[in-house]
Amino acid sequence: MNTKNKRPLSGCPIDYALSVFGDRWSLLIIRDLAIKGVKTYAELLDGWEGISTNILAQRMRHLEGHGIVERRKNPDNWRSSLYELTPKGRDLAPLLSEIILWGGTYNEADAPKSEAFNIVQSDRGGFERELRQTDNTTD
Amino acid sequence: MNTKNKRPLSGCPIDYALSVFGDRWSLLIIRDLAIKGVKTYAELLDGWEGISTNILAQRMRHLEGHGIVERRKNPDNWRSSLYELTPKGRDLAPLLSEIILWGGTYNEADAPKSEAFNIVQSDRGGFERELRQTDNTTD
DNA sequence: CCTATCGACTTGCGTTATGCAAGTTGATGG
DNA sequence: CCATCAACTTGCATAACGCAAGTCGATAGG
Repeated sequence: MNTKNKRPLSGCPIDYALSVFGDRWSLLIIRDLAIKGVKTYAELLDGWEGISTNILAQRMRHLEGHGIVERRKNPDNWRSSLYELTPKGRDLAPLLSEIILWGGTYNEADAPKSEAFNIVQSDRGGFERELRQTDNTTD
Repeated sequence: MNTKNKRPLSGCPIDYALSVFGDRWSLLIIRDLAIKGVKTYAELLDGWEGISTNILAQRMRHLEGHGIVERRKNPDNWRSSLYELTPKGRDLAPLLSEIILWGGTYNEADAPKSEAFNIVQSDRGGFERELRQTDNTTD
């Protein structure tokens, strides 16, 4: 994940992209923020996959440093921060679609296709448009 | 990267996809195979990014185990193996396009946009069609 | 006041992954 | 019969990750 950027990047866009989110967790965090719109640290913590808190903290710092997420104070709760995707982060929507389509096609573990797969397959444009909106807290 | 699949997968297609190629190297290997069509171990080794041989070996085993790449003997050289993408691997073409577009848009390190970015941007369909062909050794 | 609590972390420590260098294997060319 | 080449494996050091527990500061309850 190149937090310390040990290896110089090659200049290839893929190499750059992987230096930003090429690890086991970043895209899952981005997925959660894309779908939910805005989340607190605690909400991100208890996603299905169960990221541990130290990893989440450093991943959020990394993503914030790369301009993928933004942190701000929660006006309703003094002690809570809110995280949300920046435009740069929201521009990952088509990438998320493709991953969902590919993963949904080839993952045999869950016989019944995931909801995400069905949504993206039936209305990819709508899915991406929704993800691009800042206030898609349909929850 | 979940080689040992320590954590059970969530069923989310993204989680599955990341269990297959969610690390710093897999997509770079897949990129090289997609663009070059077929490569030997040695050719993969001296890509621009400089993967180390032990990592390459275990990544190829992992990708082969997940049905992304196939290994076969080189008919021209008894001691060399040839690696190429399976259909499942070639189906990652649209994902590669999206990564290239995103990475090319936001990577400020290389001011002159990478060739890959220009190609995908001007003719994404052609790019993906080419990647999907088995014998695209235009080299 | 005094203590418990909640949200967002940090710290410690053990395990896994990655990076670097060197060694292995086995057919062939010289 | 020795060096070479392609595709690895092995050893060892560092970085990343996973789990459990601790910190900190404002507030709500007693």
